[in-house]
Amino acid sequence: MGISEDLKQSKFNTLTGKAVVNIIYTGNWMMQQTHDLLKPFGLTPQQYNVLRILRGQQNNPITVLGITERMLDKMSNASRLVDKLLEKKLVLRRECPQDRRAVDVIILPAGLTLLEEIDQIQLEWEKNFQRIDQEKMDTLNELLDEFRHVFTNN
Amino acid sequence: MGISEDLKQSKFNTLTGKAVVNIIYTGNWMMQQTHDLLKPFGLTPQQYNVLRILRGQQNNPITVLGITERMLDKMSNASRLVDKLLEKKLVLRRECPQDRRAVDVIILPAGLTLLEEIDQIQLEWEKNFQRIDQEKMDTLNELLDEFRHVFTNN
DNA sequence: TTGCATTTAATGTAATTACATTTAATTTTG
DNA sequence: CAAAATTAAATGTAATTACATTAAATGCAA
Repeated sequence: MGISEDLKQSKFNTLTGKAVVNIIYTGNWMMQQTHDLLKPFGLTPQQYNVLRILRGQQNNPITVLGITERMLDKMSNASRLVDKLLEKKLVLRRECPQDRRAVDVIILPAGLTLLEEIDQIQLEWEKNFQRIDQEKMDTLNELLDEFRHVFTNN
Repeated sequence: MGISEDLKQSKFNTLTGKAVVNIIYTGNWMMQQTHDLLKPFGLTPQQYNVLRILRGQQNNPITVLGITERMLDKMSNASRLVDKLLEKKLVLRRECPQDRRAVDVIILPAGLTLLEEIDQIQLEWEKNFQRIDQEKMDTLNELLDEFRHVFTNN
C-alpha cells in the first residue's frame, strides 16, 4: 500500500491536514512526470521552467532577479540555472544597461526551438488529462489559488 | 510580478497546462510552509514525513522498503533519512526477524513526543485554512486524486 | 541442493540545493 | 558630495538528492 491508498483512508484528523499532504504529494508526483518527460531533452524541470519564463518575456530581456521572482521553486539558484542554460547555448547573458549590478538574460533561437520540440511532447502528454472536464480543471485551479491566497502575496 | 500573477493571466494555452503548473507551484509552496514550520524542531519535511509514517504504524515495525512506498517524495533515500532520525535518537533500527535482508524501523517515545509537539503547531497553522469550507476542501482532495488517477496506480 | 534471478538495504558519486558570504553597483541620507 | 545602507548577482560550502552500484539474503528452478 502506497501513499495514495493512505490518502484514501481516514487516518487524517482533518480534511485540511489531508489536503496539505495531498497537495504536496500531487505536486511531487507532477514534478516527477515532468522530470521524466524532460529527461530525453537534457533539461531539469528547473531549467525548463527558466526557459519558459524567458520565452514568456517575448524578446524583452529579464534580469536574474526577475527570473527568481517567477520561478516555481524559489529555492533553486537562478544564477546557476542560467549558467547551465548558457553551457547548453540556449540563452544569452549580458550586463543590464540600466543597472550594472543586474544581468539581462535572453533566450536564443536554439532555446526557442528546443521549447517548441518539448511543447509537442507536452501537449501529447496532456491528452492523458482530457477526460477530466474543463469545468473541473477550472475548479481545481481556483481551489489551489484560494489555498495559497489564505496567506498574503501568494 | 510573481508566478501567482502569471498564473492568473491567460498566458496558458490550455487549462490543463495551467493546472499542471499550478499543482507543482502550490505543492512547492506548501512544502516551503512545512519546511518553515519544522525548522525550529530540527527536522526536514522528509524526515518529518518518515516519522509520521512510523507513527502511523502504531508500534508495528515497518521496513525501509515499506517507508519508501509511503513517502511523499519517492526520490529521497529512506535509508539515509532513517540514519538521520537514528542520529537524533528518534527511532530504532533492527534486523527484521522474518527476512534478514530487511531492516525494521520503530519510532521511539522521543519521536512520538516530538511529533506531538509539532502536531500542536501544525494544528495552529492549519487554522489559516479554516475559512475555506469543508466542502471545498473535499472537492480539492477529490480533484487531486482524479488528476493522479489518470495514470494507473497513483 | 546448487546456481541464478530477485529483493532489500546500504553506499559511492556527481549534481543540485540551502544557506551564508562576498563583490560590485546603486540608492539613500546626513 | 561622502558615507552608509541596500540591492543584484555570484560564489563557497555543507547537506541532500539522483542515480548507479554493491553486498547480502531470499526465492525459485533445474
